[in-house]
Amino acid sequence: MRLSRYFLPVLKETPAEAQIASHRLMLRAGMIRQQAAGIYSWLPLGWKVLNRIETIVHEEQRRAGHLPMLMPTIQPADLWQESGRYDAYGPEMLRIRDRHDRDLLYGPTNEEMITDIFRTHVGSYRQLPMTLYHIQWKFRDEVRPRFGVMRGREFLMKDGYNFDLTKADALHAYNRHLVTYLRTYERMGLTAIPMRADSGPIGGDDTHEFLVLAETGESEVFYDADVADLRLGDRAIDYDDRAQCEAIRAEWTAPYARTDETHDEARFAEIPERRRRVGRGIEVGQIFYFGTKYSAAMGATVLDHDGNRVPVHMGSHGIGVSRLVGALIEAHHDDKGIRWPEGVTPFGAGIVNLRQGDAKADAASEGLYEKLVAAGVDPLYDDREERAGAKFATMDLIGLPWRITVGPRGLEKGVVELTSRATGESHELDPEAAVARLAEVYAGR
RNA sequence: CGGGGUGUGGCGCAGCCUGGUAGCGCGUCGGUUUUGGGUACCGAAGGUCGUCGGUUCGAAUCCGGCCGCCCCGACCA
Repeated sequence: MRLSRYFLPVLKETPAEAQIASHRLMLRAGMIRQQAAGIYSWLPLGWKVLNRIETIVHEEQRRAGHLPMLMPTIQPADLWQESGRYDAYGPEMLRIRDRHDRDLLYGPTNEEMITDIFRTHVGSYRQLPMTLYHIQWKFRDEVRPRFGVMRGREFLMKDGYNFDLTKADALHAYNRHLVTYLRTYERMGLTAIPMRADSGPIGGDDTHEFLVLAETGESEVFYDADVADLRLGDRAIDYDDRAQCEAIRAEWTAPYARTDETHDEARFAEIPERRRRVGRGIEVGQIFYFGTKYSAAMGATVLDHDGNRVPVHMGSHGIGVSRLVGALIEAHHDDKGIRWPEGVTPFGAGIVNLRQGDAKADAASEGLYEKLVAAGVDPLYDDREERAGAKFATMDLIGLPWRITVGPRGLEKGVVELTSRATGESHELDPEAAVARLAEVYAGR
């Protein structure tokens, strides 16, 4: 993308309403625009990041055999009356009425609807196990939206639902989801720790929340330092291997890690003092096993081996996709701006032409741009006739992981400068080597 | 929902107390400057002062209602 053709309304001054770093930076980098309390437009740069996150979530879900689909944002009220949650959910649910006076609602979640779909089309244990998911906008009419997209009223969420014949099968689905979530966050450059949680209004027995450590997090967290060091890395995972999924769950849940809701001071005290950590975290996902709560209430049953009609065991699993954009920035920024991890960056690299209008510099920059596009790096080329300082400041603000600086001084020596946003380190390379380096970084993306 | 703020060009703010031609900085547009970390200069466009009503010869300014937004708390992905 050429910056001269892009829509990137960056702000030099910080809008007054933004209190935390991610909100300020998203507004300043021209990623979002607030339309009402807790409701945002996603401008091209913000949309691109959101899309990257969505793509990673899809890839990791499908890798585990989970089936993508899409349910509507607007739901009929009668499904919720059937489950009993129409009254229970309270004023957080946005209720609407259509021209025929039919009661509708903007979905805050989809358990009822997915259960309805399942019960009308699935009747045999032979079709199990099954996990369906979608990534769709939700609305919860929060009393006090805040922190930009981290606590909006409208938000994008991945929610998935597993249907299993037995509790043991459903617990495998639970473990499998835990593994997919660990991989998903790790690919985004985040350390997200699973913590035992309260089940809240969704209800259920087994549940973990995933928290990204950040000073601005809404929850107080208590954990064993060891858990923050765990990595899946590139280990091969067979999602149908129950023992492997269970072992990974055990590996991540053995060290103590809890939020203030479930914190147990006595158990915490058993951890050696040098490994005890108290901090704050942002919740970016949650997994639940809730048994037959909805299937029994809504008649989602299958025939088992013996011909008995039994309610299916279910779980639901969510990732806050739009919230992750904020959480990522909270975890990765400095005083100049955002520092995107390579996995989620909106553009792979920036090209700064220090002498736009100069024939040699333009030709070199254009050449680099074409080659990086061809190599799949998806560069952003700053081809504006602007001051160098302004160009660098823009690049620092929007936080692309790599920057190539092209200027007359370097070109006399036949080199350009490749700079890492994360470390600030620069290297002079010939242009071909810079392209090769970045092509390697983004290979397979 | 309780408490505290705030609303003036796209953004950040002053003006309000003490009523009398709506201002500053940034950004934007047109020039000059050719710049190696947000240069400088000249010129220009852009505002029903949140909204409705009241007081007044006259309201951004005083009074009242309503609405929006922000912060703290309770609540929540």
